[in-house]
Amino acid sequence: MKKTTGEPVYQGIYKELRNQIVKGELKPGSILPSENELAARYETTRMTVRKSLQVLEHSGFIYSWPGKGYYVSEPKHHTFTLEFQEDESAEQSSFREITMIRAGKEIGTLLGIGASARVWKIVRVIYQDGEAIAYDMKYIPYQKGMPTLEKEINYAIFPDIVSNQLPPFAFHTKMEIGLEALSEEAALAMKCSTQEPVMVLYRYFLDDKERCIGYGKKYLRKSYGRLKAQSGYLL
Amino acid sequence: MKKTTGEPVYQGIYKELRNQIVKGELKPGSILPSENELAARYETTRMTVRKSLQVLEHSGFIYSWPGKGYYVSEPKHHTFTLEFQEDESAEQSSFREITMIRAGKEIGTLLGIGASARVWKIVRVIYQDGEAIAYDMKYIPYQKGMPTLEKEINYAIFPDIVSNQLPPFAFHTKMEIGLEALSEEAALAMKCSTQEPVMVLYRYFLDDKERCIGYGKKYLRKSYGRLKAQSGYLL
DNA sequence: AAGTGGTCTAGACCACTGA
DNA sequence: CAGTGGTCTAGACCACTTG
Repeated sequence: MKKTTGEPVYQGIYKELRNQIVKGELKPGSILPSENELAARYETTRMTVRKSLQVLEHSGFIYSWPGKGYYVSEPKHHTFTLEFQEDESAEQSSFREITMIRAGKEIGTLLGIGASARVWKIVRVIYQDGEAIAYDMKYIPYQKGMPTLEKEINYAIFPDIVSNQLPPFAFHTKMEIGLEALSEEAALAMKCSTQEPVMVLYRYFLDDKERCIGYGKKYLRKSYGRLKAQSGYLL
Repeated sequence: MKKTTGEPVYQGIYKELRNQIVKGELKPGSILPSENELAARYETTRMTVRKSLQVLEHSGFIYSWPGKGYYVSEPKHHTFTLEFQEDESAEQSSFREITMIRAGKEIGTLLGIGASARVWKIVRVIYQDGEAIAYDMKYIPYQKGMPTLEKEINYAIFPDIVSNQLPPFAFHTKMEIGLEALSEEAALAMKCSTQEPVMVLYRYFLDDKERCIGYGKKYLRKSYGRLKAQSGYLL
C-alpha cells in the first residue's frame, strides 16, 4: 500500500475494516479475509496486516480462531465502564473522624478477622453547597508497624491507604451498589431524617488471594446525583 | 532465550516483568529497561520483546513514551466494569405490555423528537419467586417501515430492538444509576406501595452522532439485589 | 495436503527525546 | 549526537482446521 499521508499503513487497514463492521457490511459472526489475502490486497506484509487485526481485536470488533480465521465479534452491549472517583473535589468540604474500634461480627467476617480484632474506622461526610450529600465509612484491619494512620489519613482515598500495605498493582476492588435506609449514626452526622432511603456503595479491597484487606460503605443521598456508566466502542 | 517449555518466549518475558510490577519491585512512574536491553538480556529480537511490552501495555501495567522508554502506569483503581444483563433468565416470569403513545415533553426531549411524535412504550415486570422485583420501561421512536414490533418484541432485549434499525456496532449505551420513589403506574403493576424507594437505571441508546435512538428506565426494588462491579488487573 | 493464524528472526528507516 | 520507541519488510517454522 502506498503511503500517501503520514498515517501508518496498519491504521489505514484498520480503519477500512472497522468502517465495514460499523456500517454492517461485515456482520457479527462473519469471517474476514485471511491475513495473506489482506497482505496481498494492500500490497504489504503479513506482519503489518496482523498489526491492524490486533488493534481490531483489542477494540473488541473481532476475534481470531487459529487455523480458521478472523471473525466479527458479537458486540458487548452489556459491559459498562463506571468511573468512580472518591470525592476528589470535596477535600475541604468533607469532615473526617478516625477511631479504632473492635471489628464486631459483621465487619470482622467481611475482613476475615476475629470479631474482637482492632480495626480502624474512618468516617467522612461529604458536603456540596453546604449540604451533606454522602456519608463514607472505611474499615481497615489494624496491624503492628502500621504507619501512624492519623497522619496519613489526610490522603484518605481508599486505594492510597491500602497501598501503604501492598504494592499498588497487588490488589483489586469489587464494588456493589444497593439500596438501604440511612443508619441513625449517618443521619445524625448529616443532620437529616433517619431512615431516609439512600444508595449504598459497598467496596471490597482484595489482595491477589481474594482476601479482604479493606472494606468501605458509602451512603449516597439523592442529592449526590446519579452514577454514570458507559458501554461502547472507540471509533 | 531458550525455549524449555511450549510457552512462547514473549509470554515468559511478559510474566517476569508483570511479576516485578505486581510485587512492587517496579513502581508506578519508574522506567523499564529499553527494548534493546531486554532483547539482549533474553537473547531474542526487538519484535519479540515488543510483543511482551504490548501485552503489558494492553493490560494497563505500562505505557510507552516514544523517544524515552516504557514506564510503569499508575493503576486505575477508579475504573470499574459492570455487567448488566437484561433479565435473560426471567423470560417466562416477566409480563409485558406494548403500547404506542405520544412522546410527551420529557421523553420527546430525551429522544430528540417532538412531544407529539409517536413512540413505542414497552413495559415489563420482572418477577422472582413470585415477587415483582423490577419494572422496566423502554421508549423507541416509531418509524415508518418498522417491522411489526409486536412480533419482534419477544426478544425485547434492548440492544436487539435497536439492532433492527442500526448495525450492531453503530451504537453505544450510556447508563445512569439513581434513586427515586416508585411511580404510581409501577407500584400498581407490581402491587406494592407507591412511593417505595427504588434504584433506577436510566439507559440511553445513542448512535454514532450521539443522537438518542432509544431510552429506557428501570426501577429496581430492594429485593432485586445489588449491582456488582469490578476493577482490577488480570494476573 | 493446503490454508489458517501464532510465533520468531534479523535486519531497516523514521521521528522523537535528552545530553 | 546516541538512544529510544514506531513502523515495516521478507522471509521462516509451528500447530491447528478443513477437505
